Amino acid sequence: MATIKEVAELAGVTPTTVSNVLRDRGRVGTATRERVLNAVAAKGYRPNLNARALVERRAPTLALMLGCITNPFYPEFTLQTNNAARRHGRFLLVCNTDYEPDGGSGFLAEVAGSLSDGVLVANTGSLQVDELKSIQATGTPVVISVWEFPDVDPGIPCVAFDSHKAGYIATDHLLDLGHSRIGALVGSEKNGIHGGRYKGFCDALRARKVKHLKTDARFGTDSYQGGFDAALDLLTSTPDLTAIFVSNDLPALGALNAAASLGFNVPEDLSIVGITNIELTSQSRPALTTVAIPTAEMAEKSVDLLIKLASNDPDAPAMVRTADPVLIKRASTAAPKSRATK
Amino acid sequence: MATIKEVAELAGVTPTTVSNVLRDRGRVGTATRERVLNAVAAKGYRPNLNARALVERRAPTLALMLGCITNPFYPEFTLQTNNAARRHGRFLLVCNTDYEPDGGSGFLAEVAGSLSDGVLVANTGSLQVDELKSIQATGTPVVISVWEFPDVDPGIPCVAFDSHKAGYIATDHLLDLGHSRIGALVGSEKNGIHGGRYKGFCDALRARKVKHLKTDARFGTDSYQGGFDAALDLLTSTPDLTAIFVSNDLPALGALNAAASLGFNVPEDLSIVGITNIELTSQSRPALTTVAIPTAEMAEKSVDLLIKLASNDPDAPAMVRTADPVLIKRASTAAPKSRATK
DNA sequence: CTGTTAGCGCATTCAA
DNA sequence: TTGAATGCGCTAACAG
Repeated sequence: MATIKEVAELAGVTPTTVSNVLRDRGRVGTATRERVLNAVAAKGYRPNLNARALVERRAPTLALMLGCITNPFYPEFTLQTNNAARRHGRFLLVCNTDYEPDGGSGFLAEVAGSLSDGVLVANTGSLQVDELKSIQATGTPVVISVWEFPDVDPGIPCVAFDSHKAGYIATDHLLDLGHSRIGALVGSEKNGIHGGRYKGFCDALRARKVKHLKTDARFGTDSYQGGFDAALDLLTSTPDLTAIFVSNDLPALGALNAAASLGFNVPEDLSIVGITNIELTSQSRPALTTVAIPTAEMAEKSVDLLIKLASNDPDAPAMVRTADPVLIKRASTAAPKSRATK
Repeated sequence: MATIKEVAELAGVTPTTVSNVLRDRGRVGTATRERVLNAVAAKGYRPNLNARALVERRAPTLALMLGCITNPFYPEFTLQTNNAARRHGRFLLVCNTDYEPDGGSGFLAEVAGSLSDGVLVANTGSLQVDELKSIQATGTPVVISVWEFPDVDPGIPCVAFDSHKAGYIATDHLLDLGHSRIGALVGSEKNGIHGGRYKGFCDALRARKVKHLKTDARFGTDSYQGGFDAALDLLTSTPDLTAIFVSNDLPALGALNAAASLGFNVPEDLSIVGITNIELTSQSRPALTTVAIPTAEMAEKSVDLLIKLASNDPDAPAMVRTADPVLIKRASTAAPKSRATK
């Protein structure tokens, strides 16, 4: 690689001038500028981003922490984050924490120190907030990109969507269709990451005075297989359900296939609704009704917030709220048969 | 952030000693070592990776170029690549080229110069080989991670799998089941990226003296929707096909749903086989029979090769070949009905 | 075993 | 409008 010095020599100027030309700082005569540009082209010169980062005390990359890029939500989120980062001239360092022996703490510490100008956290699962705070304390800004609880301040700058409302909307949709015996598949502990979504479900039922039996809920893992297994279990033990609320799309897709494998016709025999609106929901058979979360908005706002923090903008908010979730009506929900034939 | 100098002062040693302790270079007394470690902990010190990269003339990151992380193959490949990179102590910079105004060339140039120690290219679609060569010429090693043609040297170090054999195996499977009227959905031009797979298809048919009509093939785009649309078209105009060979899983999944929407029962009325074995193939209904490509192996070997090149290992090969593709028999293929009822 | 010196490639003073 | 000096934080080479 050519260095700035070589280019400067070829152009008959000093490195300072080359640097000024390359960064459009003005203060350079047209003729000189021309000469420099030619020299740059001739040498195929590219500035060394590490050296620049070192002297500017800011890195050109942002780090995105996520559990595993393999979970379909993440690629979509990563793409949006990447694009937002690119708009700010940054690169994105993608950090899978799931396969790190220490759950990602070391990862975080290494990356946060110098490689990246800030850290976006998409998974609050494995990474503890305390850990994030200690990173923050070293001077590297941290933003929680996907925070489910707009009413709870995690103590770290975050972008929050209303998970309670998402659960509520999904459930309201089922109630509107006339369902009254609705099961719930939750991709976490009751008070875990999907706790807000589940609470929205419960509150929607309560608002219509529909009873929710403990036995109609399953708490498990947020995965396709998790949803599949839980649905198998739920539908086997409670076959008279006419609808299932699932706290996330991926397990909802699992539930969809589990239902089919048990001989249920979706949506005739059983309605299923998810949350998130990942791409796959429009590729399933039937396409999955879901409640869309503002993924792109979260990604953008996260990056914006992180950039603000990185530049010590004093009015960087502690929490940014997104637009409300919205129902995406597709083909996996319909009125219950019992009612239609009544 | 604390600097090495501060730590050194606190420990009463020089930066060199701190550096040596942190990198386990030996040459340090136990007592000193202890003092340094304490000072490091006390200050919460983390080495500045940029500074280190600058002086060591090697970056801690590897760049992975791909079209769009949203294509389900990429997350899986990215994960494997990431894990391999981590084993070498590197971080992974993920570069989506699809949304770059220049198709990724600038991206590549910036990243390759200094931010990363080498570039892995998973998409040979948009990026031209010439461009890769010019990057390589600047001294940054480049590896094509997913090369389809083991018999063709792209002129860049690469990891190749036998795409022809993949197509051949998929087709042989259909022939073995007794199909003789087989359609083809190809996710590229005839001589494009999936050309090897298609040639494998043709050669398998020819080997059994089964005729392949031009009208039974469609060349299009490598996407879910592409497969869906092409299958719709193909099945509408040629409903007497009993099987379809699809050059990639994603369009195969589209074809699966297109077939269902036309009232075909898969596999009773129609068999469908794909190539790659992405995770989704086991989550479709029916699960998709496919020919597995050694994704993890390619990722690992790519990283290994890149690392070799980065360290100027003289016996880094120009091409690494992977194990052969292997048939994954699932539920989307069966003997043709006509034959069963004959 | 530990310290000293030098410099990686660049941007930022300040001087001319 | 341009140049010279300085140092970002770290490691390498050598000296002691």
